[in-house]
Amino acid sequence: MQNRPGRSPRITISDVSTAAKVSAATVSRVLNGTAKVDPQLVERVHDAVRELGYRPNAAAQGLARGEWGTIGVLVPDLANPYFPEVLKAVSAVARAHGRRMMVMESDEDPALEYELVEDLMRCCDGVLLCSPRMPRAELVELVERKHPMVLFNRVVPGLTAPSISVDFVGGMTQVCGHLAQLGHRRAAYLSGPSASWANGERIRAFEAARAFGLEVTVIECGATSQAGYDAVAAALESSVTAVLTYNDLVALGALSRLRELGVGVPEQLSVIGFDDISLDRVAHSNLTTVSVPRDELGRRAGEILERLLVNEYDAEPLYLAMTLQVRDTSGPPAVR
Amino acid sequence: MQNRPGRSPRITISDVSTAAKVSAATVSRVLNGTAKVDPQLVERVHDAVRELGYRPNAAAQGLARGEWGTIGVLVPDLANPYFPEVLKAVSAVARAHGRRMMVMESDEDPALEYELVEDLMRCCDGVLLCSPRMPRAELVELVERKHPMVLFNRVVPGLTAPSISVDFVGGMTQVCGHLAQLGHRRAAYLSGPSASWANGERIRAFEAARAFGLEVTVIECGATSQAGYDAVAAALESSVTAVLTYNDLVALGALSRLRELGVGVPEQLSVIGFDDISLDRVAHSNLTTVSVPRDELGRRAGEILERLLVNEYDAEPLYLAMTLQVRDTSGPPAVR
DNA sequence: CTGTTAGCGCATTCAA
DNA sequence: TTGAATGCGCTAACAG
Repeated sequence: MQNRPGRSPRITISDVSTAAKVSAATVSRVLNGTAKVDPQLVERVHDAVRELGYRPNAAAQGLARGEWGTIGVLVPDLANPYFPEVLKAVSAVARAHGRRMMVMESDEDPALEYELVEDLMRCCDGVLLCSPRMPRAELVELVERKHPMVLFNRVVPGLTAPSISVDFVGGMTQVCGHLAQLGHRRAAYLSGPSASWANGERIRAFEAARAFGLEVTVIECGATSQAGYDAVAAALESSVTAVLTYNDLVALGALSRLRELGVGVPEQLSVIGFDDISLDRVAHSNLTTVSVPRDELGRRAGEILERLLVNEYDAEPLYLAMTLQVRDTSGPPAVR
Repeated sequence: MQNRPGRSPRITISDVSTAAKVSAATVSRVLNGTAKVDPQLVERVHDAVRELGYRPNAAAQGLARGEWGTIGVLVPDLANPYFPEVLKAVSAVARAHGRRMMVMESDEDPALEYELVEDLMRCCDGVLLCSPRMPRAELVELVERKHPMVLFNRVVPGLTAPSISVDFVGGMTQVCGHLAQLGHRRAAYLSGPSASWANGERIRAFEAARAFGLEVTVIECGATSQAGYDAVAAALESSVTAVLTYNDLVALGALSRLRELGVGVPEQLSVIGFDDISLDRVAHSNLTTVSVPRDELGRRAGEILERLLVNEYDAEPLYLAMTLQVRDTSGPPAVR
């Protein structure tokens, strides 16, 4: 940014203005289209800009305009195949509004998460926060900073920040309904991180399921395919005819283990995923699962944030519906 | 950033200085540890900061210091499982140097890529560029901006920017050696995008392989598992005993197809991946492959960039070695 | 050790 | 329409 040995000197707006023989104000006006400028001057400015290779300094612009031209997104884990598609959509919305998207990753670390959000608030017009585990109190603190922020993939009641999420309860309810209709009576759920809001939502669906005659036992597991692989043993012990999972990764892990054990899917055991990540295509597992409209999620989240940035507040939490994808890993229960 | 209806007024350093009854300079010194300050004042400042909830404005800091405190990373596709691990490492290095990492994605679009790099240069101290396809000429243009930048995952001879990459030639050579030692004579290579530098590097290894008695036929394929799935047919036609791939994704796709076709791996056909992405663990395929030291790649890349930022220029391109991972999908050729 | 002063580069008043 | 002046919030150089 400043001159340093070995680096070309910073060209500023005043370099351009001298070269074009106009005032800096005019250069600014030409570049931003803020006001009408004599075509002749416009051309002179453009020429100068091109020849000097001038690029406006974003910090100076930000300071002067009081806007960054940037939105920030914080996700817990970039390696989670759930996010890229969402991020792509957010980015597209941001670009459409002349903003760039900056993404940071908290590495599933709540402390770091807090710090990074603060950081993002210092250098973005608004932030999109995906924070499954941050304690409510901290979330409240953050929201009270009154910095434009939207919560994403989590709904915290009573928070004065818009939120958009997925109807996980509905999704899992569909899964249960599917199984019940196939005739299943007992299933096991390979649970995700217990502190995770999203996991709690999934579990909430099991109450209703009971009313329809499906009993679901919760088994501690985790969020990775390895966890799913390992949890198969416990699931088999419980004499169930179907296994529900926290996400597709877990399901894929379980599937691998079942294949090794020679347990037929879905003849002997139905396995159902959650999220419908495209990894599934890689593994060619044809997993029955429920899908999240990730693209829409990102798009809507971006739009809510943009609206917030022009002071239109979406008070109502938005829940997107999931869609059941019946494929090859679910079927009628084994006859015993 | 500026006052807007519904948002709390921006608290500035001067708010703090009045509250603490010191000068703004002192506040700055306390916050940045730039100079010794009377402990009493230090405390007053800290109190004021806490009570007001003051956060320094990053744009103003950037402008005043001539530094952003941010490094930018551009990757072609966040959905590529290759990157997250690299990004994590880069981020860690950046944090260790008091900088935050900002990542952008070009969506494999060369035009967008160029634009985004320019964007990053406007708001980052330095940029890490992973750009497999950008034409050399544009790369040169970008580099000539004299903005600190390091090329990553690609080496362009004669470019005055440091670069770090992986010894793809060496990696593929190891693969070929492994096969040759097993007794293979003819193999097929499922090629990645032909414009990709990394793909060219892999192919370069086949010349040496010929000297060792292994003939490799290149088959157009792509970079996705679907491409691998589809390319199996062509590979089988060519009467080879082994299939090499552009990356693990392709190999996983091929594996799925081979399983469907009932072709025994490795009894009838050996399949070897490239990159050793962890997805492989998800699919539990136990793929023989060569691994990229992704963590080291990110770390070294970050360090080179940091060094560049303090004007230490690494002229020599750095190549990291790959490691052969012999697992279950490679074996002696089928006896015919 | 501390306060005062002067920019950083730009957008935006206000006059002309 | 255009230019000159002002300020965004902060750090750094300079005095004291």
